[in-house]
Amino acid sequence: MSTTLTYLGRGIGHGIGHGMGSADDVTRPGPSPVPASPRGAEAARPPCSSDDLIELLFFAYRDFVGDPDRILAEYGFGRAHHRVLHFVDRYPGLTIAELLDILRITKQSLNRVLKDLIGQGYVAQQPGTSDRRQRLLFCTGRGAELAADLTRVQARRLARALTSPGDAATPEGFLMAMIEPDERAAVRRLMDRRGQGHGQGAA
Amino acid sequence: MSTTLTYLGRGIGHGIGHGMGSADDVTRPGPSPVPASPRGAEAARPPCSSDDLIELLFFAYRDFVGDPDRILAEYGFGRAHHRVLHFVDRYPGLTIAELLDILRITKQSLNRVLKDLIGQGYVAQQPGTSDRRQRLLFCTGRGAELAADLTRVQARRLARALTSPGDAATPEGFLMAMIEPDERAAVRRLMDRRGQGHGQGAA
DNA sequence: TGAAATATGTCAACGACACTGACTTATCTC
DNA sequence: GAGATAAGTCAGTGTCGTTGACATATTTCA
Repeated sequence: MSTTLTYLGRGIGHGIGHGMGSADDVTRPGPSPVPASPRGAEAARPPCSSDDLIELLFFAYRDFVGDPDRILAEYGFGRAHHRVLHFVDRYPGLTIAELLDILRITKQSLNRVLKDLIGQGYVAQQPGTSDRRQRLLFCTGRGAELAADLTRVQARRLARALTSPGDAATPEGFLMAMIEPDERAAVRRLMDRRGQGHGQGAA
Repeated sequence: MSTTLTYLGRGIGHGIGHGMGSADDVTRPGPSPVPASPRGAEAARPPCSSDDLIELLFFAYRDFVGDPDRILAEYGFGRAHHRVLHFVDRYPGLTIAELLDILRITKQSLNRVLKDLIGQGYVAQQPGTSDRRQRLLFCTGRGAELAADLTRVQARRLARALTSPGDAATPEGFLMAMIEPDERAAVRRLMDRRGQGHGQGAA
């Protein structure tokens, strides 16, 4: 999700393996219907497929991370800073190694953002007590404040989606409720287009 | 999530506005308990807070996009290619403008990956019928195949999580089930650390 | 005690994927 | 024919991930 199925760049090789078919047939194999509705949840209206959920997850996640993004931008921070701040705030005394294990990034990447957060007084370090090689991480008051702000907007969206009327019980209802209200109509319009002759409508 | 709260880089200003407190107090304000368990879902065991869900969403999303990442790497593609391929596959005849609106990226960014996909025969273009300025996008057979492969792994994880025994009914149960099985224990161990004196344990 | 392992930090280079700004080319609309 | 619109492109930049190599404390162990 623009976030888009989100993405976070990944190391990527460079082999175009698996190529096997010709390349000019502009057709759709028609298969891939993927066993629709995995569970017995096909009670109500539209039988929501796994495919639909994947897509809704894309849109929901996009808006979910969009909230904090706006706040972070005011501070000159990015998502990487958010992640670090979040975990340090929630688990005070976290070591570098633990943080690396949680985030699954290299220490070079971590250090870049951690340096910003420490340099600007959002995070503080403290040598480990039993092992002085370690650097235990803590949020300063200012850091905890920012972390709380970021958590607040995400928790709000989550809470609204969980308490939304009616269909919050189904996965698709929950995900739709996570999407920014103004954009739900557009998403519904898009998804309704499935199967029908390509309507190539509006913009 | 490596993938992280996912990821997508964002344009960022550069003002450190809002600074207001001193910066050396290594304390935690203790507040931010955020109204735990929003809904009446506090039936069973641990009263899962919004904060916990935010964190679980991080881990779940990380693993959710990790599956396709591995496949994409074999083709020399990244997440940006995945997103384009996914939407073109699902909505054949999509125009550039529509795709830009869905992905929320600039046309320069879109063009970079679209050029790869078209050049390697995964996507084909076709001038619009009513408006020949448009370029309608379609997957080739090869493109549809790759899209199906990518959807398959994500749908599988989703289906497993939705049909997982017991707690798949609660949001936290569902999210935990979305996490790679091997890593659930580590996540539980981490989250159990909340509140308790910082255990700074293992790695 | 001294060698090896561990925890952290850092320099340098690079890749993926966003962004802005400016400009071109078709094509459609009025 | 003028102006708007759909798309493509060149050039530069920024965030955040990567690899590889190396430096520095500190702990552990033979």
